[in-house]
Amino acid sequence: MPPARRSRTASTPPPASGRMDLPALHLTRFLPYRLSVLSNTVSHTLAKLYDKRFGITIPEWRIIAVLGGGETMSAGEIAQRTAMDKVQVSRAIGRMLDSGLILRESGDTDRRKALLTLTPKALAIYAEIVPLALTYEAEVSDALSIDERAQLDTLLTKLQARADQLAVRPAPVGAQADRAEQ
Amino acid sequence: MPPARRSRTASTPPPASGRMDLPALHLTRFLPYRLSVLSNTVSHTLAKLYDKRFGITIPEWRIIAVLGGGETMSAGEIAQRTAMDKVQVSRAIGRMLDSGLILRESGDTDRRKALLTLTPKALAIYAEIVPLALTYEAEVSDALSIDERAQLDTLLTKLQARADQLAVRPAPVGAQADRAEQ
DNA sequence: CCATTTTAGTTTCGTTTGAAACTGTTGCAA
DNA sequence: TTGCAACAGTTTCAAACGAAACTAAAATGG
Repeated sequence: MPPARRSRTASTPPPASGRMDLPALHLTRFLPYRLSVLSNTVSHTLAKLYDKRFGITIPEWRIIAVLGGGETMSAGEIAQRTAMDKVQVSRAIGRMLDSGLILRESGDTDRRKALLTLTPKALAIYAEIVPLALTYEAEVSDALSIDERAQLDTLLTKLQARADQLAVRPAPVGAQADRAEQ
Repeated sequence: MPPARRSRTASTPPPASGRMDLPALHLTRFLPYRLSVLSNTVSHTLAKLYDKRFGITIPEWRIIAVLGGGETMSAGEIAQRTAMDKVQVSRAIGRMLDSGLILRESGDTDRRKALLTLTPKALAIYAEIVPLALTYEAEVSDALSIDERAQLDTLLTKLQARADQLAVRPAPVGAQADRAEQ
């Protein structure tokens, strides 16, 4: 592991006077911070949109997104496909059962796995929400040229792979599976 | 396992004629989702590191990061610099007061503003945590070539600017301020 | 001046979260 | 079989969150 010295570039305010000079750290140049702020900005905007328009949360949206084709799958499978953990999925499903968005029937071969399907009501939401989501995505992407969008794709893929390697936990559920098959 | 879904290639909303054949949405290609997963992976890893090593949270880390030079500033200023909202800052400061990481003295010219400074204990943490944080960042960035890192910088800046424009709320506190002055 | 508005920061309230414990089911092995 | 580990999903509990209400101190302005 390299010492991670950091080049002190233009925008760096002078370090406090008497102190030993440490490697500089400016949040606004710190990748994890930047990712977090960007992701929060985007997610927050989308969350408001989803909530206002359809009364659903992001986890619920993700579930709708993966079941939107009308397929049936178990909670565990949903967890993999959405990169959410099973608790989060379980709770979202609970809410969706309450609001009549999802249908649960216990599997006959394995009664631990419940088969989950969207109701027509949820499918209707899916039909409306997908264009909305894609429109928002397009509006954000419009900040980039075509080339840049391709770059972004590459960069995000590489970064995610590396972040997964470095992650303490087993690996954001379905790391390879997810990205390999789609 | 799941029935393969008819997939359309791009993020371009094709004409949804009739009922079938909606624009396809695959989470794993959906930018907001990808950003969220990446950011969560990274943040989660860092959060564990910070907690295990120093017993602090990400909000506390951010405060330490901006006060680490030994400067003194008000809670509001911290909020701007860290892109956190005042509630989050207030709470983090509360915890840091309890754990002896921060010093609060009421300003003499304006008694609403409290002047906040890191204690030596926190400065010691700062000195240790910065190299750690930068090392982690470097490890992630190592997934990219030098060129790609420059690209990433550009892309993130453009995306953040656009996301801010599209955001419903006033704008992630200090959007310009933050990025303009540093 | 006093009344009003704005600003700084805190508190409250209801929700959401994550980790760990728990329930029920299946698979495996002696 | 029975006994136990592994698995699917849920619940619990304490911490953390966001929005809005609140307190206190300055600024405004009539």
